Amino acid sequence: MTVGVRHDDLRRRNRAMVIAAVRRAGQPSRTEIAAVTGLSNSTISTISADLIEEGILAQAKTGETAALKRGRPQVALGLNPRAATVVSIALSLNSLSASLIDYSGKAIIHDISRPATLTMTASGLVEAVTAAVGRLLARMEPDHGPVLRMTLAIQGITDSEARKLMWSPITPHSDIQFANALETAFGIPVTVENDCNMIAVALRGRAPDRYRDNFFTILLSNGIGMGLVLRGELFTGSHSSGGEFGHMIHVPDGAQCRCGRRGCIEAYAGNYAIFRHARGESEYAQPAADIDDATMLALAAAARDHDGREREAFRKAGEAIGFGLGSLFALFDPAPVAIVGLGSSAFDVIEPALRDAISKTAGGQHNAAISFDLEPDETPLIRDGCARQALTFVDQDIFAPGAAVETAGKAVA
Amino acid sequence: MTVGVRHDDLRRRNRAMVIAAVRRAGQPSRTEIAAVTGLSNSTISTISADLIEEGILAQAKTGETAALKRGRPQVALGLNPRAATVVSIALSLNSLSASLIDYSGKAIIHDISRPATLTMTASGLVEAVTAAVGRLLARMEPDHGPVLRMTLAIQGITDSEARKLMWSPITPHSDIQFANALETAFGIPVTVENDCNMIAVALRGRAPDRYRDNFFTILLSNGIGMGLVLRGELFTGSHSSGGEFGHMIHVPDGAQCRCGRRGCIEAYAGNYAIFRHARGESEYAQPAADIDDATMLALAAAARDHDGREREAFRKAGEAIGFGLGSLFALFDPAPVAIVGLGSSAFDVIEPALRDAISKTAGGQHNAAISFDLEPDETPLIRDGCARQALTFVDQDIFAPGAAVETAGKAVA
DNA sequence: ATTATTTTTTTCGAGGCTCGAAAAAAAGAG
DNA sequence: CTCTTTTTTTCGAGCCTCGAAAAAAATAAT
Repeated sequence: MTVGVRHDDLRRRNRAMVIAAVRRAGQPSRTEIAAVTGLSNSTISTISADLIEEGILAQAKTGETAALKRGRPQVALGLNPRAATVVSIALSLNSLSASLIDYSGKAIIHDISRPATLTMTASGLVEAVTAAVGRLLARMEPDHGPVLRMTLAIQGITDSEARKLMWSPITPHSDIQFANALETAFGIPVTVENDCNMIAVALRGRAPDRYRDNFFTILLSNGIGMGLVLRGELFTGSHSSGGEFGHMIHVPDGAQCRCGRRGCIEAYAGNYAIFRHARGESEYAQPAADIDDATMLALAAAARDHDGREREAFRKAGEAIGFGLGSLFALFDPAPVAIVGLGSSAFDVIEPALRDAISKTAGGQHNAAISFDLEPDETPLIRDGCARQALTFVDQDIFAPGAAVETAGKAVA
Repeated sequence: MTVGVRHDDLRRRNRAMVIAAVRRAGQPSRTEIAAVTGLSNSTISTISADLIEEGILAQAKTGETAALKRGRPQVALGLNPRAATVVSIALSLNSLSASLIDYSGKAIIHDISRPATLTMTASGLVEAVTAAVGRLLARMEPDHGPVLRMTLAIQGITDSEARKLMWSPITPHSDIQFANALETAFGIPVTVENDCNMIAVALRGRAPDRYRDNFFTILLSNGIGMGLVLRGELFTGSHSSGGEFGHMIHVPDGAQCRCGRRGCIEAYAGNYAIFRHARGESEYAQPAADIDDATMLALAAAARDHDGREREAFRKAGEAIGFGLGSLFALFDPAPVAIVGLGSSAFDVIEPALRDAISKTAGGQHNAAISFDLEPDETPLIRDGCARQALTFVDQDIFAPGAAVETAGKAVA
C-alpha cells in the first residue's frame, strides 16, 4: 500500500526535486527551476534559500553569465562541490578502481590497482577493496565534503538488497558480504551493484533523450551482461540484480556454458565461446577462463579478412545475441540498445548475423529502426554510473530525507 | 521530469488513497483506513465526510456489524454501488460478453453473444461490440449510477495507448479503432486492453498476497498470451500491449508459427502446434485456424493414457513453455506464474517436461519452489480484470481527479 | 438504573506549505 | 538620469494535515 502523503513530505519531495533539477540542468536560475518543476517562483526561492544556507547549493559568482539581456540578470545555482563526496568503486577481473567524487559529480582522486581476483580468497578480495578505499580516503584533502556514500560495481550477480556479491566470474567464491565489510570499516553506507546496471545509469544520465523510458545495455566480454531500464527505472530482480540476458536459452540443450548449463546466449557470444568456435573446438569443450583482449581483436581482424572459422564464430555470436534481443523486443517492444565492452569493437563482424536474427523475431519489422550505440571501453561508464547512483542517494535520502518513498505494490492501480 | 507536488495535489492523492483502501478492504472503519494509509484519524474523518457527501462512499447501516466489544462501535464505510457504473467487455474468438458493473464491483447485467469474428468485416466487428453495449445500456435501470468508463479486452496486440486493436487471431483485420468508435457512439471513455493483461489485473485483485510485485500470467489456448506485472504494475510495451511471450524464439529457425515466423514458443505450445505434432504432421505444416476444446481434451486424455504421439506433443509444448519461463526467470528472477485457459486442464501432461526444461535454465535451482496456479476458464478472469481496470480509472481519474501522475522518467533516480 | 470504562469519531486551533500579487532589485535602453 | 524589462524576494491568504480535546456510542460494573 502506498502510504499517505503527509504534510511535511511535501517540502521534502520538493526539496529533492529542486536538487534533481539543479543536478540535471547544471547551472539553472531560480526561474528555470520553477519552469522545470512546475512549482511557483516563491516556492523555489524559499527552498533554494534553505539549500544554500545548508551548503547544498551555491550561487554562482555574479557576472559569470553574461546575460546581454535587459532586466535583472539570472543568478545561476549550482551544486556546492564541497557539500559531500562519494566513493565510486569498480571491481572487475584483475582490476580495481576507486574514485572520490565531489558533490557536483567531478572526480577528485583515483586509486587504480590490479589484484589477482581469480586466485584471491574471499576475504582477500574484501581486504583489497577496503585497502583501496583506505588509500583513497587518506589522500583526501580536508576541505572536501564528508563522504556520505559508496557504491561498488562488480561484474556478476548481486542480491536485490545491493548488499553482497552472490556470484561473479572474477572470483570462485560466492556470497561475499562487501557492503557489511565496507560499512564496518568506514562507517559509510554502501551498496553493491551489478556493473551493467551502472552502465545503464551512466547512459541515462549522459543521454537522457535517447535512454529514457525503456532501454537495454549489453556488455560483451568473456561473459554477457545486461542492464535493463523499464519505464525509466533500473530493473532489478526480486532476489538478485536480475537481467541475466547472457543466460537466456538460445538453443535448448545447446553449447556448453560457463555457468554449467547448456545453450545459454553466452555459450555462443561470450569471448570464450567465440574463441572456442574460431579454434574449431567442440561446442561442449570446457570454456577458457579468460581470453585476453589482443586475442579477441585478432580474431575479429581475421573474421574481417576472410571467410573462415573466425567469421563463422562471430556469426554465431551475432545470431545468439540477435535472437535474444528479439525475445526482449517481443516482451518489451523494440527499444534502444547500447553495446558496451570490448566486444563492441567487433560489432561490425557481429552485426549482419545479429540483424538477420532480429528480422526473424517479433521485433523484426522494426529492424531498420533499431540502432545500436557502441562503446568499447566500459570502465569509465561503470565508474560514472556508480558515482551517479551514489550521488542520487545523497540527493534523495540524505539531503531530502524522509520523503515518502512509493512502496512496491500500488494501492489498486 | 516528475512534476512538483503542489498543495492541492495532496488532498487529491489522499482522496484516491482512501477510495483505494475502501475498495480493497471492503467495509473498513475510519480507524482502519487511518491505520492502513498512515494518515491521521482527523484527516480520514474529513476526507470520508467529503466522499460520503459526494455519494462516492456510503456508511453501512448501524447494527450490521455486531461489535461485541466495549466502546463506540466502528462505522463501516463502503463504496456506494450507485456512485457509478462501468462496462466490462470481453471479445474473443466467436464470443462477445459485455457486463454492467456497479461501483462496488458487482455485476448487474450481462449480454452474451456469439458473433462469427473470423468472417466479419472490421466495421462489422465494431458494430457487434457497439450493439452489445447498446443492448446492455438499454436494459439498465434508471437508479444505477452513470456509466463512466468502458474497458474492452481482446486476445491479441493492442497499442500502448489502449485505443485500438493492432492485431488479433480472432479477426483477419488489423488496426481496428475500437476506442474511437465506442467513444463516439456512447460518449464514454474507453480503453482497449490485452486479455492476458486483464487476467493479471484480476489475479492481483483477487490474491494480492501471491500476486503482488512480480508475476506472470500465461494463457494457453490456440495462441499463447502473457500478462506481465513488474514491481506491482502491469507492464505494457512502448508501442503495444507488449508481453508477447508466445513469440519469443524457442528454437531458431524452428517450427512454423501462425505469425509467419519460425521457432516461436507458440509454434510448439499453441493448440494448433500440439494438434499438429499429435497428428504426426510436419513442424512446417500450415497451422490450423482453431482447434475445438473437445479435440484438445481428447488429445490430453490420450497423452495421459499411453506413450504415443500425443504425449510427445504435450512434452514438446511443456519444453517450449519451460525454456521460455526459464528465460523470464533469468531476466526477472523466479516469480509466481498463473497458467490460464483450456491448456491448463492439460497441465498434468505438460508439467514434467516444463519443469525439466526450467531446471536446465538460470532459474533452475528454484524449480521446486516455483508453483503454478491453474485456472482453466479464463473468461471470468478477463471480465473481472476489465471491471477492476475500469473501476480503478473511475476511482483515480474521476473521483480523485488531477492527482499528480508520476510521469515516466524520474528525475535522477 | 446509573455510573464508569472503552473505543471511535468529530471538532478545533496550531503549524506548515505553496501560491499569487506586489515590492524590491538589478540590469540595459533611451 | 529616467524608463523598461526581467528576476528575485517578501508578505498575506488559503489549504491541508496533525494532535489534543471533546463528543458520541457502545459495554461493564455497581
